Amino acid sequence: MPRFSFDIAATDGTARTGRIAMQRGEIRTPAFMPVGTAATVKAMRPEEVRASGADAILGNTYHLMLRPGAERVAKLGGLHNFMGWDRPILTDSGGYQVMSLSELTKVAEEGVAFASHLDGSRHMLSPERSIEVQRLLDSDIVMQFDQLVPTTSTGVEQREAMQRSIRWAKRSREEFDRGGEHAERAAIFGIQQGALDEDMRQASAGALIDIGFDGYAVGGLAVGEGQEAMLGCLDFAVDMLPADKPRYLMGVGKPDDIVEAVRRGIDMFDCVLPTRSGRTGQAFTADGPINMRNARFAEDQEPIEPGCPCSVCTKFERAYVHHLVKSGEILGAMLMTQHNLWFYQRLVQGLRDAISEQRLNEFAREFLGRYRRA
RNA sequence: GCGAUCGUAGCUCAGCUGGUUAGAGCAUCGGUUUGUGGUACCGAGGGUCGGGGGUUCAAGUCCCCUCGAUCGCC
Repeated sequence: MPRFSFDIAATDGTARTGRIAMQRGEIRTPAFMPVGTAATVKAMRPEEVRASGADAILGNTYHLMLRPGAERVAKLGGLHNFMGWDRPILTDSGGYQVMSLSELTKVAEEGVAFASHLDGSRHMLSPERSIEVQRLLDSDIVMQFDQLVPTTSTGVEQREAMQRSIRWAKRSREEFDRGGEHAERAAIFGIQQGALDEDMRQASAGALIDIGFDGYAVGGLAVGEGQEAMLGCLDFAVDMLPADKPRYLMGVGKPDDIVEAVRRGIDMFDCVLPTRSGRTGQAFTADGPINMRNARFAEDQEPIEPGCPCSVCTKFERAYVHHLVKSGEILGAMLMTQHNLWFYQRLVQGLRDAISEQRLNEFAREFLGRYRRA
């Protein structure tokens, strides 16, 4: 088995479909990776995640290093063994969480000192430590440690964070290469930063390519800038990344974001929306998202999404799911999450098929027309 | 039957010695959530202050009657 390979089977415009082959399995692209932050795709058993069509999931350096601890996971045989998922796992480096979750962060060239959101305990995350944690987890796709800044930051702050992310990318790559056996079976991705600025995106991409990575992520988007701005950025940012490597848009997104990003050449996605929304009452359907808490579903005997082949829609009615969600029942979160994961996987399968058959534009027009009509 | 305490939003209650348009939490109705804190946040509707009478410039608040609840005592 190869350590890591990416084969493009077909293209349609700037969109591509293909597969990433790794020792723990292959990832069909465009791919959607459900988020399993704390060694669990919340409310789902691993076999249910797999049954939805997911080829890989995302795990999280920040959360797992705080609890249960990376060394403990390593002692227990690695993250795959620990959580019962034997296919590829991509691990986020913690750069995003340090910005979004922890308090009292102090960013220096060495790394980031922060206080845990769980108990306030003090920790340090550097490129070296982030990669080490990901190695202890036995991650398949390791992400470089990067620095994000809020959308409200100034151009100077954005540039400094982008340049620091480049230096951290180099250190991440070097630490990864020191990983011995792990480096021989895992892959590492760099992360392009630069906010919405074309020159900064170019500088970031160029530097990452010089360092050399197995895949390249577009980072720092979907953080409040709005869809129009994000797509405008992708219009120039994606093409700066090597065409023969996977391109991963981090943290995105809504179904229509994914369709638009695939059209612009993105191959991989992760997002909390299908799982988090599942827990908070929002269900995705071809006719747009619906809030299952709404009173209009109280006696609705249709499935969540008419025509959906998932095991939730073939068995349960909206009225029942509405009741479960409103009652805060655990099963409500489970059923909603399962449906949403199926919806996302059916979407990327539809995109893969459409690209293979050179009809992506029709697919996109049809999907978006129906999805956004709501 | 007598005495005490209490009746304010669907529920639990706050409204100091009378003083703008009677509030809160929960519930209800709706919205937001993009490299996850089973969350959090935003907005809306909802009241003859148990009922009646009186005092006063002004009553949820004071007085009288009445209805109801809870507790205690014959």
